[in-house]
Amino acid sequence: MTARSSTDPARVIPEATVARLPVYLRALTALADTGIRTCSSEDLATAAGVNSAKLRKDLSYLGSYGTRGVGYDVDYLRYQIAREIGVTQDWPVVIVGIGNLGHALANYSGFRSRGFRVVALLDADPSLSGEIVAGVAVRPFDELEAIVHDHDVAIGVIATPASAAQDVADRMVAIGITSILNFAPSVLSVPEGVDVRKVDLSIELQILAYHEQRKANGAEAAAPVAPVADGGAA
Amino acid sequence: MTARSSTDPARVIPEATVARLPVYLRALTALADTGIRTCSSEDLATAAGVNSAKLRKDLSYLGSYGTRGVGYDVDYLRYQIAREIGVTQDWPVVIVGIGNLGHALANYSGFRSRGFRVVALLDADPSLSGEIVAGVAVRPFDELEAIVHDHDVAIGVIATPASAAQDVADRMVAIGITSILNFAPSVLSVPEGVDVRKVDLSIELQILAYHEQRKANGAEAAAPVAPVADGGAA
DNA sequence: ACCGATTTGTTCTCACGTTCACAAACTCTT
DNA sequence: AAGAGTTTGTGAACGTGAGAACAAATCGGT
Ligand SMILES: NC(=O)c1ccc[n+]([C@@H]2O[C@H](COP(=O)([O-])OP(=O)(O)OC[C@H]3O[C@@H](n4cnc5c(N)ncnc54)[C@H](O)[C@@H]3O)[C@@H](O)[C@H]2O)c1
Ligand SMILES: NC(=O)c1ccc[n+]([C@@H]2O[C@H](COP(=O)([O-])OP(=O)(O)OC[C@H]3O[C@@H](n4cnc5c(N)ncnc54)[C@H](O)[C@@H]3O)[C@@H](O)[C@H]2O)c1
Repeated sequence: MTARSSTDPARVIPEATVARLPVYLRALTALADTGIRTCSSEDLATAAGVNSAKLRKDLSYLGSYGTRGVGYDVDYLRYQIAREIGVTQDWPVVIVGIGNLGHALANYSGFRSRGFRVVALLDADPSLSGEIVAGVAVRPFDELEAIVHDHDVAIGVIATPASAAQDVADRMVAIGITSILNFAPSVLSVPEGVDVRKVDLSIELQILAYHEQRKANGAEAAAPVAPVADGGAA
Repeated sequence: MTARSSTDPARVIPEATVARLPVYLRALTALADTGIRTCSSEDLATAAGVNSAKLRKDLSYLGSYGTRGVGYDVDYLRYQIAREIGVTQDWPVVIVGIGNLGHALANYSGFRSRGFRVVALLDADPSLSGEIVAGVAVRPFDELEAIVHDHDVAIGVIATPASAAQDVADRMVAIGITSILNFAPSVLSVPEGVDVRKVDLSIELQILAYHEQRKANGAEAAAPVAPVADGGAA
């Protein structure tokens, strides 16, 4: 057993594993909610929609938290994963751009219950200032710096149009935000040490469309031909 | 040059490449909008935020659409990628679950400009029926079958609570939908031949939190300890 | 206290994805 | 028309990830 201690800072968890840990956490929570106290890697893998060997390997990066012949204690493993991810306490988050999507995000209760707390909603449009969304007031974008410093915010969410996204990101980085979740369809450029993840609905749909077309072309030859569709920075 | 014809059905494009083609398409559209007619792999790679060798290899799976010593014709390449993805014509899409998120999605104009047309909004809540969102009326969930058949819909979007997601997916599959974009935080089980992609805000934030914690622990030892946060099927 | 059943943790192998590096192919200038 | 300069397309090396398989460890029954 190489099993590094979970407090060993040299231990490195593969990125693919990191991306699955939240899925396991959610699956464990679902199991716990149905009263299940113990589960095998097979059970958990099924609930999480992955292969059980992959699950066991993923968990082995965290340490040795199971019992051979028995399985995993649901609550214990849940706590270990939550600690590993860093959601045993809440992370303060700011959302910038309170339009269609920003409103939905602000109203999303799953935020709070999964380790995040929306401390501020910011928008450049003065006519939105003062509006209360889900108990939080919309404030002018200028106040970003004060808010970030007051609440020690490390994570920012961008829900502005693509044209404003880079500017907003630059401001966030200048102020000290080091993790950004970007919903705008634009490539952000940020300095070393700042993490950016993007959520892009159109890309997801286009990936589905590609496979859909392939399924269709299994029978028929090729798709009809027409003008190129891509609305740019819409 | 192995360069299979783009109509060769045996040609297979790696999944990782498929996921990047929409990014290239978007970058090309942005370049075209600024009046650029030709670009090198270096230019396009920068605009798309990837390595130029990776870009060239990705494009080589589609065929040989560049000119050595010159680069790529922006409009021509854009068309070829759009054709490959299958967005030279619009795909009809239905959205199920017109709550916070469903409203935002329905109002999202980027849908239409990137190859998708929302043909129906469906919700189980009768009090929503008849409401017009972005020019489309919300209809009862029962009408799914008729709509899917009338418009030959292959792609469905799920924006219901997690507790309803599997049921909705089952209904979609039964009716003939073969691609699903799922915004609910739940693992969907679907038969062979049906593609599911998920968009999960909480997972993205938790991945950011993991890295954020690691950055912080570079200086300090370990994070404080508190109750586990994960609100289940919220 | 032992034995068979069970399930984890890990090793090994293969597949996939990324990046480097360069020959081939093209343009432009003289 | 030839040579210098560019840039593509791709072979090869490398790294990461997935999954099969199994030894080690634990449990329950006798
Ligand atoms: N609505 C969706 O479902 C959806 C889906 C996928 C992606 N997106 C993307 O998310 C982003 C937001 O979409 P939306 O539909 O909410 O747009 P929206 O136009 O409704 O809202 C954008 C908001 O950002 C604010 N804003 C603009 N510039 C700003 C700046 N510099 N600083 C601060 N705030 C600024 C605007 O005042 C507005 O309130 C867009 O980039 C869009 O492409 C939206
Ligand atoms: N709001 C967000 O920003 C956000 C972000 C990430 C994920 N999500 C997820 O997206 C989903 C929707 O979120 P929301 O905030 O819009 O929730 P919501 O409660 O506002 O809306 C859900 C809608 O689904 C409808 N619905 C319920 N059961 C249905 C059924 N069986 N068939 C058809 N319609 C049904 C409800 O009537 C309601 O209108 C949730 O699973 C949520 O976890 C939301």
